[in-house]
Amino acid sequence: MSGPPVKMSTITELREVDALPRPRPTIRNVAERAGVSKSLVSLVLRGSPHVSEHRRQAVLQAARELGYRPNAVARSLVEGRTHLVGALVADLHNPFYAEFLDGLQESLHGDGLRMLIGNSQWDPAFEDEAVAAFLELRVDGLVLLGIAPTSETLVEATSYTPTVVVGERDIELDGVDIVADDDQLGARLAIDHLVGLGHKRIAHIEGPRSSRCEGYLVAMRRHSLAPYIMVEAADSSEEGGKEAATALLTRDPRPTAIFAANDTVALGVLSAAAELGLRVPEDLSVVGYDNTHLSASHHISLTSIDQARRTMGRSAAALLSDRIGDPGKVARLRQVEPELIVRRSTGPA
Amino acid sequence: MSGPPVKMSTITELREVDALPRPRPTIRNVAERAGVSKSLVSLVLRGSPHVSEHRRQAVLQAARELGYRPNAVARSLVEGRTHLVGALVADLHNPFYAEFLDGLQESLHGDGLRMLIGNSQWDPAFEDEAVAAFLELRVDGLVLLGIAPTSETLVEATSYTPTVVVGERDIELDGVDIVADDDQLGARLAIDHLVGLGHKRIAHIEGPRSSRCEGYLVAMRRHSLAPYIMVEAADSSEEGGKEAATALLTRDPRPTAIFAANDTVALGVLSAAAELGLRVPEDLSVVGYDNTHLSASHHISLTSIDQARRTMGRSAAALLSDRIGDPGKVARLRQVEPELIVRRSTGPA
DNA sequence: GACGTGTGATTATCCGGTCAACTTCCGGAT
DNA sequence: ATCCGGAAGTTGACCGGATAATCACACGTC
Repeated sequence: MSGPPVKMSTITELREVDALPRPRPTIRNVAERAGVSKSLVSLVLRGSPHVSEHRRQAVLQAARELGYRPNAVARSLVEGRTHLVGALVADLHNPFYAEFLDGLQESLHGDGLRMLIGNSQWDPAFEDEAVAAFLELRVDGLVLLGIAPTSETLVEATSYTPTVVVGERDIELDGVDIVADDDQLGARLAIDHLVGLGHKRIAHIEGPRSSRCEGYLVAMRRHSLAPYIMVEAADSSEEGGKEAATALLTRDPRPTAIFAANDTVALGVLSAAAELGLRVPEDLSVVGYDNTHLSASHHISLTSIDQARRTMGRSAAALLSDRIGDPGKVARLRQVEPELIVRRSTGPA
Repeated sequence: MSGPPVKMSTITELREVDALPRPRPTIRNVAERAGVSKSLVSLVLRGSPHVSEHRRQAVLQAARELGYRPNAVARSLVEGRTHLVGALVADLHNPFYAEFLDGLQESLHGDGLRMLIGNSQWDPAFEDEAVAAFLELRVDGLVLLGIAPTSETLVEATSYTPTVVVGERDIELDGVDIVADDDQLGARLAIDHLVGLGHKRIAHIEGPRSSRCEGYLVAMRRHSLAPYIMVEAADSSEEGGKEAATALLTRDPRPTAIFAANDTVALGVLSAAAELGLRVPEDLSVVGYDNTHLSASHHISLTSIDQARRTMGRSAAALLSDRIGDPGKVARLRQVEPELIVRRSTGPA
């Protein structure tokens, strides 16, 4: 019944149950118990001022005694708003998203909005399905993380529901706000740091985000280091990073520093360096990007660029609340400043 | 308006918007356009067999043309079911939860249920609030991850809504199922592995989960290694692990293997070993628990116990669907078998 | 004593669906 | 000719709340 068969395991019955779950009390039950009309209950619960203290207390007490909880489904139906925001994430394992969501939730909460998380597992079919679910739930807003609204379903979604896209910057849709890390600035921070340490032969391993590479090129030129520019492309894996780094480090003269497109690739650089007998940071400085959990570990201690993920979450919340309040606003792009985190993988040239 | 002020960043206006979001079409609009009653639209959409092909096509076409999407809010209200399951997570950063959720979602999906994720950030106030939100949304089921239902709100929740608790095993509530890793078995796998490599002086660093320590004790005795039992307690941090390991490794004779309560603690053990000039695995074998992302990295490569997180997620889904179908079932405890992942931190004694 | 006036409470609708009950129509058995 | 049964559609009640419109009533006011 539920997915593929699970490896068998122990099942123990804990104890008998007698009472079936009771049905939830409704506003009507509260009204009866308090001896008033259901409208009055509604008024009390919504804090209307035109209710006598006497009745107010009676209603509140009845509600308390019954364990009444308002039915958000019914309320949403009549209000035409759910106060729900759907956040669609490509991959929950990525710590970037986890922290972003923390920031998002924190701020949404302040605006009386609730966050639902959907998880697409990088599968476009799941994306569409999750968004369809959000739309049917009539969420008030949508946040897309690592997902570009290209499919028909997604485009439709953005046209009916206020939407903020995070990470993907090449979106051209009416009324869709964008929050992104300022990749170029991040690359510049990395290069400035290395140049400050006296490095000149600074190579770059290019990943999927081309703006990081651009940032590298711009920064190198600004420091008049154009002759030392070295770029090698790699796919975003440790293996890819290792290959690219090996290629770079066997050149003559070899670079004294490598700025990798992201931390995973940087790990590959570290492996390559170890294999070639190069010490980090004495013989080679390495800078990553994303400041993942891994880079923070004592055993790796990788200098990296941190993407102010919480801040991005808060920005997304602000943009979204704003747009929910007034749809039909001009679409905005907010670039958030990243930060350099210096660790033990970088040192003087 | 949204949370604390955000560090400033670039805002760019992308382009003008003309069309305001239109209101969503309702079933009535579809009915009008197709020239039928709204009931018939409902019947078509729900796949009733008693509809002529002619009308069915007319309805489907009208729905398509209008971009109609059924309103789940309205449907839930009348059905008295939302087909929603709320998963409350203490911490999204923990990869355990992320992978568990993958398994959970996968299986729930097969049962026509949708997963909502709430995030309590380890704060009991947030827990209550998130659960309250789930209850008001009238979710059909609840999954609590790393959260024991002790507060009043949570107990109330379990009495109205089918609930599965994950990780915490000491729950005594009617009708609440439990899914947990079989810690004792996991400990046994670790010890068996080490004994198989010829180790005798196997120490344990105890963490918050006492059953892992029990498993260690039982396994050691089973191998008639009771005289070699050494246990040191530590809090669940790299620092704590380092201290405990240092204490163990400066004993004489020192242990040749350490089984740590979890991977974070095991990292501390590695640090301590490095500081004491002990090579891993030549001089010391180390086993962790949880098989976190870190332990898998080439740079660390820690032998660890993997908690079959996806499987646990699937189990939770199965238990929950089951209980949704028939509340008032006997409460069940499902212990899932963990697995040993051998890496480079263990070797012959 | 007739007439506003304002306060506290109720009544009646509505939200967008589902579904039971009812109507209509048609072919076939009696 | 009458009745029955089933298929195809429609009507209308209902889910649990919010809210506009209405109402009952006590309190001044002239």
